[in-house]
Amino acid sequence: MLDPRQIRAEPERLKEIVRLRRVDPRKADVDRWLELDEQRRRLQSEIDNLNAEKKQVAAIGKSDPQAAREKGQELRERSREIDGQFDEVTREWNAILEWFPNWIDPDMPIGAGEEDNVEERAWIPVAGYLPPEKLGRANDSAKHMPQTPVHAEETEFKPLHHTELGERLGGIDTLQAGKVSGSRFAYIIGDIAVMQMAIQRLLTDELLRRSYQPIVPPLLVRERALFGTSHFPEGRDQVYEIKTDNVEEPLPLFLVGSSEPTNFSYFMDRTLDEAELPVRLFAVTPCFRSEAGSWGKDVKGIKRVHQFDKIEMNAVTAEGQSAGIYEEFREINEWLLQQLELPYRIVDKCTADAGYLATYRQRDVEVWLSGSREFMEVMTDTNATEYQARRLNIRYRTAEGGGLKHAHTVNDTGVAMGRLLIAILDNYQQPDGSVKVPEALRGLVGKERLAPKQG
RNA sequence: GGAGGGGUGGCAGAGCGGUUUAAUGCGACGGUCUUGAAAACCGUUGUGGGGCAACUCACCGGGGGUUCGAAUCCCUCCCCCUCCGCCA
Repeated sequence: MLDPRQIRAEPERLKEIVRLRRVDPRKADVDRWLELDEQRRRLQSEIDNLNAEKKQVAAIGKSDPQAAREKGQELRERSREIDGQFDEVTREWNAILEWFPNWIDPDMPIGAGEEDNVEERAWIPVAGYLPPEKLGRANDSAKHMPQTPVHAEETEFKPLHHTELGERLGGIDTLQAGKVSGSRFAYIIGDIAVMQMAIQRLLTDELLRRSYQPIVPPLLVRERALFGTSHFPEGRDQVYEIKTDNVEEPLPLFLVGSSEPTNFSYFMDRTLDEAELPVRLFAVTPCFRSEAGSWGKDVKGIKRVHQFDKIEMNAVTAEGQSAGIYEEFREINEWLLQQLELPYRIVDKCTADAGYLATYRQRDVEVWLSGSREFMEVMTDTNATEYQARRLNIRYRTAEGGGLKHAHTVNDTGVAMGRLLIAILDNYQQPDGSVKVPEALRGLVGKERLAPKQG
């Protein structure tokens, strides 16, 4: 949500952003909004005047009720009419306001689609960071990434797709899951499940070491939580809505697609002290996504599933702190992938591809699948500045002067489990179909290598 | 699933149809006093909208209604608490 005063001050800049961010201009109609805004303010002052009159009449009524009655009834009629107009105007005013995207970072790359995303950096095990001249836009760095599984003992073999590796190792079963739950579900069993637990442990230990607060949030939430983070109204079809017949209250509940909405909603309608900011949190939760619109895409394996486990990192910050946290999250992302010795790149998302409305700046971290020779998104780091905090009404009292300000929110994927498992299977696969266990996980997994099941 | 009680300013807590929208206490902030502090005393102390401003309007869990007039009466929803039942 934007500050209406700032929209009035800079309508042309907002129009430009609506265009750049590819928001539907019929929904985010700045001119129409300005028109309604003017009407609304006019009606508001009419209401104010009527109320002032009503007060006077009521005061007369104290001593002479009969005299007040007639005038009062007339005023009531008129204010009903104007209230009605005001409500109607406000409804449309709000509906448009909800579709305005956040202001953007002046340094956000301008572009028409993902081909215009800018590569910030790329890293390869042992070799380290690619020199800047090998980075570019779109997939420019791909040709400089390893072309065979990086951790394989030999290079002369045909790498397998993660689905096949997972099946051979007896650790990923999408067939049986299909019977039980339908397409895009999976059972993860045995050693691969242990590997997931080990990844979780690796990262949670690091986050605890950094004094991040763990939180176990509700996963079924009301509409306001999803609206607050701007997953609604845009992404309404991306979440599952629970049928209301068998829930206690008649309000609809939604399964979260990420713990971000529910974590930030922990602070909804609260006023924090500047001294306690930034608050850094992480949650380990399942995530549920309908994947409407991508049915038929990535149907193999566990790359795109309806349910997956994720560690989410969130921060509620003061005004000047969000940019720093945005970098801190990136550092943690890099730390994890370097621990696991997985090649990756970081992409600065351009205006047309920068996620939901709340985005002020956004980057993706993409693992390089050296077996499949493609990048795969595993983390998304987003600075939403005060956009979400306005919707959720999260404020803080400033240290000096005691004024109130909206907090900033920053969110990042700590790790998307399924996809990280894919990355490990792909990059650590061996010619015989076995998969080495990344060094950093060996202690917890208790094995150096996962072997295919016989037969 | 059943029965009952309750939601008022940062907190506690009065008000239950008309002493401008909220008593009183605590806390917080400023001041007096003091070498300093405490105590005492004096003053200030909610949020949001509109306006350059003086100012003005709204808000007593949310929404709707009755009334000249609602924190106060009615309806409805939400939330919290207590007891019974069921349950990992």
